[in-house]
Amino acid sequence: MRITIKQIAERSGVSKATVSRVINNSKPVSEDIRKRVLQVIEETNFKPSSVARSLSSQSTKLIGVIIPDVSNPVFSKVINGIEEEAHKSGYNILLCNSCYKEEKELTYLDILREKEVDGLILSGFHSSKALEEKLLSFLKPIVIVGYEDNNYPFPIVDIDNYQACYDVGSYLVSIGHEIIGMIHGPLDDITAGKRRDDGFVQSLKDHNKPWNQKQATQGSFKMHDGYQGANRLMKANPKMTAIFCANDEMAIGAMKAIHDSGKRIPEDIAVVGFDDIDLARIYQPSLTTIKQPFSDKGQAAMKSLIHLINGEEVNQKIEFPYNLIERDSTK
Amino acid sequence: MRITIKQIAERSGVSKATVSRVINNSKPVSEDIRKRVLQVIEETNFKPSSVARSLSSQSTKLIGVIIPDVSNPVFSKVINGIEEEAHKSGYNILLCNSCYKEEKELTYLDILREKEVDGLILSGFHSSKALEEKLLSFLKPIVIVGYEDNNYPFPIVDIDNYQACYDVGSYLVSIGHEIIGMIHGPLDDITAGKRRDDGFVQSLKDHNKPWNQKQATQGSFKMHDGYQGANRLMKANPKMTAIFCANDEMAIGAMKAIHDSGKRIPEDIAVVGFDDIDLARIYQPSLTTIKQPFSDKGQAAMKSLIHLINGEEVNQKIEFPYNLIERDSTK
DNA sequence: CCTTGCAAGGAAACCGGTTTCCTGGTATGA
DNA sequence: TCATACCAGGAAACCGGTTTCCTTGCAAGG
Repeated sequence: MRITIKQIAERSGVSKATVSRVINNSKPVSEDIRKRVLQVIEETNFKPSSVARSLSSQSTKLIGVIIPDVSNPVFSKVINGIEEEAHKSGYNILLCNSCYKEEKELTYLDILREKEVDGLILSGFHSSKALEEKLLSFLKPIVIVGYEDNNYPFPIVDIDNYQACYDVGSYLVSIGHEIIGMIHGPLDDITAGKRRDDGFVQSLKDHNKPWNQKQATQGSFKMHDGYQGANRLMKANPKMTAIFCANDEMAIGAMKAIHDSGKRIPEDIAVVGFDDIDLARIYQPSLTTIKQPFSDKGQAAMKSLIHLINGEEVNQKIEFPYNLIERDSTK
Repeated sequence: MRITIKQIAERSGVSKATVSRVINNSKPVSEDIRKRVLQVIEETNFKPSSVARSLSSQSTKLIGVIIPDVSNPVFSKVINGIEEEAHKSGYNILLCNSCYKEEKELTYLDILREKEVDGLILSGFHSSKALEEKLLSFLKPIVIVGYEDNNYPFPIVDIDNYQACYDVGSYLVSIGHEIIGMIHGPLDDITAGKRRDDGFVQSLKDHNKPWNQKQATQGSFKMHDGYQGANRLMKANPKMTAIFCANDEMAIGAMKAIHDSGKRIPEDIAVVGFDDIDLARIYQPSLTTIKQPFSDKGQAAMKSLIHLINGEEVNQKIEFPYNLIERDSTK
């Protein structure tokens, strides 16, 4: 049986109220009583139930975090940042893995509302009417990580995906490429698919490089999509000398396809990825890519969320810097 | 303001008790009243507070999961399995990232006790006196994933690390290696360091292959440790033709070192890893390694935990099969 | 026709804390 | 010396559910 504040009160010969005051320092208590109570707490190894505490204080110190997949480094690193910041401030993380399924996202939103989390961080989700409705009626602060294309009234933490991809275009042109293909992500959902596409295409146009629909193909951010996408692009564009992929996984897949087709990287075809996951550095050839500060993004999101919970104002948009990391896949 | 069961009761013209019965189907309620109540719940979008519910039911449907680092695939895959199984049964995960710090493990144990989680899963932790004490007085069911070397009275889910490493030794001998080095993990803590070492060494001895202290070196499971370890081993054992690393990350580091020293893999030195993380398959050369079913381990741990929570008996040890995956780093 | 049994639903206690409100005792000022 | 202010500490209400226990109304049986 759990030890309760009532038992502590009895053993110390005081009231529940006094014990509560000692624990929380919420009202002065005479020194000898305080000592006596602390002694009993120590002896009994008493820990106040935060369930009971939450009920009366109306705050659970719980943060819901909804992501598609913890084992994807893009998201687990965000979680690292969230956890670090949350722990500092006494918040805990309720982890919700949606497995990229909209249904599970929706279920988790209901669960988190029942659990009365103090706030919510979302990263990577399907932007649907049903989801929007649930978010708008969630009644607790919400922060979004890495998803610019929306009109939600929630603060967003991200890099400038458009500009980053624009820079990739400029970079590839600057090192002499003329015909460049792109494997983009799904344009309708999850982490800035469309803005990456737009920035890159605009860049090529601004540099007066050819852009044709057959230079683009779509994948779902998986290695396999990159493999198949690269094969399609090579077939459709014999003179293509570079491929930009909307994330590193697809870029690795593309490199495999290029290698398998007997071409050299970067001499025949250069490749650029996006995210800078560990693999980008380790793979051979190492991958030129855009480095994002995932953990910092998580940390910033959590900081903003805490401010919101405390009723303070925060910036509606927090933009982090990115870097183009030049590696062997382009030089 | 949150909608409460009291408001639902008033709006439906019944008592709180009746509303509770409708929600939980805990006692028969006449059809017309049930309909009326459900209608009001629907209209108001009412969700019962699980904080209040937990207080009276003495069950939070929360599971604490303590791991060192979510962004390490070895642990995030275990979490995937845990989450999948937990979600099915209506449990949620409180994620605790210990950052490999004992202090944080201990703090989290206190927090989880206050939060009144229904159970606890641990994977990768420091086995200290203080931790043991807290675990033994935790009062809620506990399951451990991937740590054989302990005397805790908690069920353990793992593969047979000893036998797996024994098999690696036999395999390397069978393909003709005579002098084989090993980069092992810390022998005192976290995920089966010692048993991997023991199994491998015993295997070499049983096959009458030389084993000398200079054939072994230690790392902390990081790529960098593998790099340095391989360099030490190559210097100390000029005739060594294979290296076994206690995990894949160190194996990748070792391969880098071998490559940098101008030697070929596997012609000059073969390498075997342990875990089969994604990188093992993707890296070039691809890495021969022991494949562990991380997600299955997490799932099994969660299943056992639920049984324990329900007061049922479970096996004290659940052992999963492993596979030796032969890839380019040895053939 | 009266008693018994049963089922539906309400009142109130309970879970374990926090907080308000009140009391009684002491110090302060007139 | 008496009225006032202040302080520590207790009793009780409260947070929002669940559950026990009791009441009431109706049907069945003797």
